Amino acid sequence: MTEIAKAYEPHSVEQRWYPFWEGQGYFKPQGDGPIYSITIPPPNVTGKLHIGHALCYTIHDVLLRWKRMQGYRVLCVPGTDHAGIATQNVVEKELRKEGLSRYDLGREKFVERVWEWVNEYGGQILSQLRGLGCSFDWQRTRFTMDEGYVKAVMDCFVRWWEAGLIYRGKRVINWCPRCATAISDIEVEHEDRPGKLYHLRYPFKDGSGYVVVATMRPETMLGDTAVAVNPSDERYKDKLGQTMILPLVGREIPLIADYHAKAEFGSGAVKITPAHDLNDYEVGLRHNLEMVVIIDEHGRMNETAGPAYAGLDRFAARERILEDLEAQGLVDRLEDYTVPTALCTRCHTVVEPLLSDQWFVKMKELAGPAIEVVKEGKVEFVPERFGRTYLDWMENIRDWTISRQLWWGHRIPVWRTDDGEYIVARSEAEANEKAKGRRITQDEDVLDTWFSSQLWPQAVLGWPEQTEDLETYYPTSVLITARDIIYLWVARMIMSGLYFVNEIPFHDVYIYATVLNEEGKRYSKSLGITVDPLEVTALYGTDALRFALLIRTAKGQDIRFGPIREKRQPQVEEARNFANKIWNATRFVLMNLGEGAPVEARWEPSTALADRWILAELNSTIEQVTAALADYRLNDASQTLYHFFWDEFCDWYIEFSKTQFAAKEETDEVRAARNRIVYVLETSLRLLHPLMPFITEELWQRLPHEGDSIMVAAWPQIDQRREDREAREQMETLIALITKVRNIRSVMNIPISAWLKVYMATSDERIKALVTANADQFKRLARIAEISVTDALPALEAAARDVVAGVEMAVPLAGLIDLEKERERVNKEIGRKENEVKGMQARLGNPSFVDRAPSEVVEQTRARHDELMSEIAKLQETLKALGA
RNA sequence: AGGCGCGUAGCUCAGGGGUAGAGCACUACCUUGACACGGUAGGGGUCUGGGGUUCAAAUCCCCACGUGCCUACCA
Repeated sequence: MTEIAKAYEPHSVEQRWYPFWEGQGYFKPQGDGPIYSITIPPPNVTGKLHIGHALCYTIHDVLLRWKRMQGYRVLCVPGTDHAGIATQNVVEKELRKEGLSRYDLGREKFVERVWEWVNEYGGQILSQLRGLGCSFDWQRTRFTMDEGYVKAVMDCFVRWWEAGLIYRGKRVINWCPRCATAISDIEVEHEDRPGKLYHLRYPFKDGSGYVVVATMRPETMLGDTAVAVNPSDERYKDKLGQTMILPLVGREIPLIADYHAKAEFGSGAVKITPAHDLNDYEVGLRHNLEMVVIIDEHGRMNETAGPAYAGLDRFAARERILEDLEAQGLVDRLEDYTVPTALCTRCHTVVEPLLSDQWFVKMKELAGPAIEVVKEGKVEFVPERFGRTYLDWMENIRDWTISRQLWWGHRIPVWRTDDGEYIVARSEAEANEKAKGRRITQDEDVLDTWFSSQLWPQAVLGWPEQTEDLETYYPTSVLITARDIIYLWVARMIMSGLYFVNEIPFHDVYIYATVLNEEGKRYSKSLGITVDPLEVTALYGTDALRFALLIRTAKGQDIRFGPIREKRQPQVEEARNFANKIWNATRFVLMNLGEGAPVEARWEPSTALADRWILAELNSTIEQVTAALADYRLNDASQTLYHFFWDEFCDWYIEFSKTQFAAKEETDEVRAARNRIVYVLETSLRLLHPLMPFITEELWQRLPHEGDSIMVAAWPQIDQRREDREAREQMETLIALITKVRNIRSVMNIPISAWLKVYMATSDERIKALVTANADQFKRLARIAEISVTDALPALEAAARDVVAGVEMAVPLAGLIDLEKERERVNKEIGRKENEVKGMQARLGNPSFVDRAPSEVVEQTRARHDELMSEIAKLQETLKALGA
């Protein structure tokens, strides 16, 4: 017999099995079963594993391992995203340490520098995923800027251009002055900040007074080209069309009527700055107003703002302008105000709405079919409610700004000829050809990073080539992702998949739980204090982290997950303890396999109660776990296995059959018992493997088994013939009886060394037979020397008495009994039962309950009531005998 | 402002029309030949509040309060 460590030590085990699996080629599609395929959400190349990733990719691995065991031909393609702004920012930060900016290097050198960085650190997160046990096909690893992928992106752009879906337009877009690029609506976050509402006076040209307008951003007044009031606003009826003189600037601006102005707000008049506000821009379009740009791409006032302000930062300009207006008596009043502020998600700089030239994709046409497939259920969201979230957004979709003023990313494949024509081509050579000798220059901008990732499922399988992989594995089975990128990513993949491959990219979209900190808030990089999954696994092992996360992923509900404190993380500790339990149960079995004929993992038919019971329980565990996994209820699967393994298998089955399978002499009986326990254990390990791959492989290899690895062993099957209601009921009774004896011992402080006698009385022959047949186990587990089962209890002095499952029990306690304590115990028992009876009597006494409730329920209630009443009567006799 | 969640034992959370479950923490006993990362027994909850539907509500519906997320927008 080999020596087995007393406690599970995860680290050496984990290091041993991962290379073995990979070396065996198990991560690649095997066999010719039905297809199960996933393309992972590509983490950013800037990414380091955080706890949310750990959950996301663990879920991937659970499903992959499970399907593989079920005989599917499983493929999972991993990869990374070049992550435009995020990566550029990281490299710029590196440069800053050297006292350089990207402009010092120039575009070409800078991009080279980013590539160096990507080559060095880009794969980091993927190798961290190996540590989590992820069984992905690493040889198919892709990057959103690798050679083939670039082709896909170019192809997409060109085809959309040719279809008229891409256009260039002037728009007020969200501009981050720090990143110096346009950002999309969904890359903007909103925050309420304390600020002021400034009421300013705009004088009429004819000297007939002034109009008061309110603004949160007075510096934009330099770009005003009108003041608007609501058409129905009586106050201004006769002033409409009049001209005002814009203070400080002197420009003449009209008073116009537009629904954008709300009569209830302030004075009802609103200043219009078409070039620096989205709504004002639309008002400007409607009224054909001049669009005056006064702020540049770095957030500074430009030349147009006038010599007094040009070059000033927008916030400094605000102060100066206020002073100047104040000096002219044009500040009506200030008001404290909560200012909704738009911030750049990446760097938290205040976003500046800016009028600029950008590339757009028309979304309406693309959205139509993508709405349909979700409505028809061809693409299914789990949990369902996220489907509604998706539809809400899709039905109100706006055009997508795809150009970014960055250097890192897919350069927009548009060239401009000197005479101003746009040439769109898949490569520079093709563009030159199309230019027919004219000089061309490529657009400076790159594409939004989501423009490339929208193609992910098809592109990683080879699209736009019609590859075998694309043919075989597309559409994929499921997309597992976070809810904050349903719009950014999920929706766009559905649209592009339908457009280019004419087929949905995935059947299911499983939105997994968001991992929150202890206060129930999102972990965010800017706030710091995250849990490092690697620190957790270093402390408790990978399987423990996986299990701790999985048992908490209920129906997309958020998970609260605290940091490690004083080298402890209680949630993972619970899972580690479970791993240790699995380890020790197996260790115990292995220590008792004997020396004779080899033991096998084989169920030997048995009529013994515990055997019938554990087989039935195992069977229903298989059923429940399989159903839970199929339904993405990973917490149910985890909980069911936890309960089965610990409470049923360890606490009762092993305890029950201990003496038998651990016997010294090797009879056929003993060997059969060993086969049975190994069978249950080995099956349990297979059920646990998708959740806890390492420990299960290690133990499985040590147990009698067939095959090379648990990873490719078959998923357990249910067998209806193993259902055994009678065994379950009887076991329940037996457990109740044993527990009652233990309870009496415990409450009466009976030392463990005292082997008692117990009398039981019942008229139920089946219970008599049950106790007799299991007398050995009963005695051992309740520490009883002798059991007597009769029709009626004999007269006993100084005994503790109780009644459970209709069985009267008496435990003689001569010399041990404390009458006071026993009275207390019995009284409490009576109280408990009376409490239950009270509710039942109320119901049974209510005619409408008896009439209207289902007869089963009424009968059940009546039966339970009668049983309780007779039990109470018996306990009251006991009490009397105790001299109460 | 709208949408979507959540509010159950001291803590973290399952459950979900027939008067409540787990883990941790707590109390008592136990180093009994797998495991103290363990065993046995126990204490602890009017399931946020108020209405309604029902024979029956923690569970379904409405309202309120608290809390979180998403979206939109606000001179």
